[in-house]
Amino acid sequence: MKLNEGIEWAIHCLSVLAYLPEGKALPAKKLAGFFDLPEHYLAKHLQSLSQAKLVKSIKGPGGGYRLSRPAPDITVLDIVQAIDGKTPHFQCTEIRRRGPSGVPDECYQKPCGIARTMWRAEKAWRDELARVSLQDILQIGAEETPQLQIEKSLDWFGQVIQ
Amino acid sequence: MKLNEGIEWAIHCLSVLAYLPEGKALPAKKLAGFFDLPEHYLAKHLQSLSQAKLVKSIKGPGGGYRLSRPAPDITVLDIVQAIDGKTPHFQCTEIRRRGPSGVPDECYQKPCGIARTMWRAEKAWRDELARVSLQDILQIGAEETPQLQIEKSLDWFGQVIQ
DNA sequence: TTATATATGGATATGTTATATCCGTATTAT
DNA sequence: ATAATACGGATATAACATATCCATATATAA
Repeated sequence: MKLNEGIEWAIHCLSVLAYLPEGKALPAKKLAGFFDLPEHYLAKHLQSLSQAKLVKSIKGPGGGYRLSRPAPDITVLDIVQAIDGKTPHFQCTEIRRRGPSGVPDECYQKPCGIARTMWRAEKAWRDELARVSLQDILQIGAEETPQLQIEKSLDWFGQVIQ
Repeated sequence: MKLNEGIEWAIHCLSVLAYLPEGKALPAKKLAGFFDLPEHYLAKHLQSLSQAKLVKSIKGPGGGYRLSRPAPDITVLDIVQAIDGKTPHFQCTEIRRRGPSGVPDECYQKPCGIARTMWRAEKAWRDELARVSLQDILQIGAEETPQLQIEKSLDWFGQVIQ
């Protein structure tokens, strides 16, 4: 199993949007340029983020995307679920009901214990992701991003935002 | 993202193998019949379980599979990783290094903070799965399986094991 | 010794999802 | 009006999951 690559893109992109000056927006094309990502496909993911209300989209010249709420109020889980959906990764196909030993559906009162076990682990995963905010991600970046990259990013911002 | 359906099959199949009398083995064909699963594809998964040393395979007539160690010593994580591998679900493609603000590789000292966050969540998931043994799964089954299904299963066992 | 039942590994086919692009339309700033 | 942008639908391609088949090795039993 592999997680959607768009998750990585989305978290990085939201991190960039977090540094936008008040009242500004960044179009998909510019964001794609910043990370050298395929523009149209990134646009799809940005639409998902928009539908999940993590970003606000603004049409027309000068438009683009900006965060719809402050970075401390966006969790990594929010971002992951916006891109990847909320469907559990483990899907119980109820094989316990199949074959010669299966019994009619109404005999089963609870979800299968195996499914419950898998879902409990997924909850632990989600809880861990919900514990980290976009602000936390920014903080880590501020501490660990190479100085040269910070300077280059500031340059880029200066040129892109008028 | 969806988890491999073989995980569900594998946990159920190992649960059945746990009830095998000492010295007996159950061939793939019989296991597939018990759950009405595609025989050849299940065989592939059983091979994975065999390579992971969760089951012992015995060739020839009267052969098949049996657990290679007692149910309390097999965790659900063991089973999941046997089927799905140990590669992390989140794969960092280092997009931080790309685009106009990227800097040379040697400037990055640690893995990206975003990847570390995702991996920490995966660890929470694995820890939760490692906490549950096959014995625990059997226990849940013993408590929750409908009585009629238990009887049918015993019938089936009686016919299949000579 | 022969026939049979089993696992194994490789090759291949098919189906589903992820990745990527393109286009027409709606919206909005200038 | 024009240009820049987001949006949704359609489509193409690539990767991966699902499924089958076959040839081979191995072990049992007659």
